[in-house]
Amino acid sequence: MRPLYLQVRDALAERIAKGEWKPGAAIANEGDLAREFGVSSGTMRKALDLLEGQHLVTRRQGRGTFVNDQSSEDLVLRFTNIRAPNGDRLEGEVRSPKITEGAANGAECARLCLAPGDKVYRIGRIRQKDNKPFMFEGACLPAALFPGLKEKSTLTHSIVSLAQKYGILLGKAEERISVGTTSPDVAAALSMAPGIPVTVLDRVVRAIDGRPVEWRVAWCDLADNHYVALMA
Amino acid sequence: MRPLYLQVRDALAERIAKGEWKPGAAIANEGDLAREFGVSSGTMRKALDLLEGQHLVTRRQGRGTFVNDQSSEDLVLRFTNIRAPNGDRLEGEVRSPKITEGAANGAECARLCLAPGDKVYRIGRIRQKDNKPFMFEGACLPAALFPGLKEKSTLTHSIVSLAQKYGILLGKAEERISVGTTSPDVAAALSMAPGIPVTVLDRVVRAIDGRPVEWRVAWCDLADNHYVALMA
DNA sequence: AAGTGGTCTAGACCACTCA
DNA sequence: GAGTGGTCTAGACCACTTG
Repeated sequence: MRPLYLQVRDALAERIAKGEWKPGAAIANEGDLAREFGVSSGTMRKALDLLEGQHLVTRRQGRGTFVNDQSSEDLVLRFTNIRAPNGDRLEGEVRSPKITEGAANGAECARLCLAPGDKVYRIGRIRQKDNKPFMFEGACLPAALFPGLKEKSTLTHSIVSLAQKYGILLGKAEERISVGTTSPDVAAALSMAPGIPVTVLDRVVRAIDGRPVEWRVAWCDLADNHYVALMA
Repeated sequence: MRPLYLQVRDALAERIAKGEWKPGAAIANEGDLAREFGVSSGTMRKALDLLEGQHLVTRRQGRGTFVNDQSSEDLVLRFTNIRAPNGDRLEGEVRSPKITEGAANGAECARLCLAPGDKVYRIGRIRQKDNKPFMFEGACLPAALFPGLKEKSTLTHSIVSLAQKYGILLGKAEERISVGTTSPDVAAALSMAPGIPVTVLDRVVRAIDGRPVEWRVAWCDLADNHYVALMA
């Protein structure tokens, strides 16, 4: 039997994913929730602790428990590890975004755990700071998770807030960092010469249940900026 | 008042740090420990949960709670984010290690939170795999934390097991990744030409209480290998 | 003063491991 | 079957925030 506190956590998470509880709203207190679900307050507490660890709620003593807004700056920048010289996370502004739809190729199937023939959306964009491009990125998302993404004009450029719009709760991500050389496209996008070494960031973002949600490869020039990784 | 479970956790951690409980040994069961400390089993449990999250103990249902051996492969490689092409963490073999002692310079004082004049040990080493050097690193450690390190022949090349020997419990680390060019020394160590772009890993490892324990700067060639960062 | 989350208790019972 | 950690309960009391 699956532990009760996990079942309760998942039930609560689903309410948040479905928008039944809106971002920023307060949810009922522990006691009431416990009664509603027919569990003890200790069990409900453990479930809420887990939700907080997953960045889904914030609890403040004396005030209450609140649903997190995934489009808040802190959460949006959660997977943005590039930092400006001053140490701030560097999102930059997006230039010339492009989106296309198509069948996933071999690499995409492998990285996103898709079956051959599954549809994906591919997004290309350039990020710049002070009119100076520092990153060219290509993202690939399973079309099944983001129905109608191409047609929507709501295109946000953060996988975090995008996932919130589509009711997907994000979990962990892993990023592979290596060194490559500028292909002609990348060189053009970053105003560099072709064949120059650049840093390649290869990232997979997963949903709370482990399913891959986005595969992104970014080419960037780390001359001015740097990358920060934390280890627990 | 500091929560009881934190006080208990610290008391248990100290026993481990001091070697009162040896790595690999089983410790008393929750009930006995709770009685010994005069707390409820729930509180003792919470303290043990925290210790497990800090990689200090491992608990196995039906068997008991065991003190972790920090020199076990999993824990030693905790801060080793360079990976071989096959995905394994790449520690490599150490070649031509050198250790010196001296007063910390400005940068070292800043990164290690030392006062001017405090002594440090500086260790230089080359790491290679299959006789091919891939990383040149310079580490700097506060001498106060590692008394007599220079004289000891026990020089291990992992900060994790070294800390265990000196009764220091490690907590988090952060690594800054940027791109630099090979200085003459680095070029020689890595058998590369000078002035070539290399990846620079700048890492600070902290103790459980947040004090910096090691500042390491590593220059490496990511042509064959790559770096992996995880995001929660 | 009322309401919230945070701590703490003192159990019971379950799931697992091992002799 | 004995012993362990894992789950779950049903409270009490504390610390904090707000009206």
